[in-house]
Amino acid sequence: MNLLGIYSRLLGTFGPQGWWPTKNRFSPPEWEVCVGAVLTQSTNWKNAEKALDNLEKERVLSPADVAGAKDGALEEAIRPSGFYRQKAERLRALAGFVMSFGGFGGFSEEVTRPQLLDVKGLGPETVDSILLYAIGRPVFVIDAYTRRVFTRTGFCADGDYEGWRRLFESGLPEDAGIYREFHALIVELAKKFCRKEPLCAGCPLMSGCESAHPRGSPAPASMRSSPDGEPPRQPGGGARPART
DNA sequence: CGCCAGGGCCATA
DNA sequence: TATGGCCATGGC
Repeated sequence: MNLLGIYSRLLGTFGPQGWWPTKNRFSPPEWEVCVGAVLTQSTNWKNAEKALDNLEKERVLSPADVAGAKDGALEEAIRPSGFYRQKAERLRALAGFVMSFGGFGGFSEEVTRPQLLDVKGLGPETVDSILLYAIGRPVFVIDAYTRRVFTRTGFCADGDYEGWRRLFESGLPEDAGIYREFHALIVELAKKFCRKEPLCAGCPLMSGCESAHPRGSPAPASMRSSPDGEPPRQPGGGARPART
């Protein structure tokens, strides 16, 4: 089963996800995606959304609003998302960076991935989420869910962030719409079935999954070698390598 | 209740 | 290059 096969199987199971979940309340609306990408770093989306609600209440709706927020106001608004001092700093850095392009329009047309990666507090996943979901560039987002799902199935065993990203981008049409939908479907699969403690019963990827256990009980601890629950695996064995 | 979320930075070895 | 500590809150 190739990547497109997995994609269509997930799409058939879960249907279109319609990510990113924005509510058209920021200016521009795409700015909410950028803010959300920072707020959800290692944080439940529910908590990130509380912070977004607070920003709406406080009318901190644009990059300029973030840059001009009074001392401590930003921190208080985003407190529910956790790590709030760090995240306030990261949002200020991102807002200033966007404004250095003369606003979101210039930013979205001209910014490059390496430039975004140079912004302090923005790592590869946050940057790629912004590029894909806010700007519409065809960049595949790799997150912890993606690694877990595709390691467990045996599709890919290792590799750094760029290796994983190349694997997906080289195995799919260069299409931001497909990248968005696929990543969202992977998250849905990871939440419903491929959780930390896997619930394999009914999983749409069970047939062909290397670590599937048919009767639905969680795999025995002896099958899980890493803290993230991946099965033990031989170097170079079985799965497709991340790099060519 | 304790665990842990849609990461990333930094200090250390 | 690769671990480990750190950041912090609220859902479950």
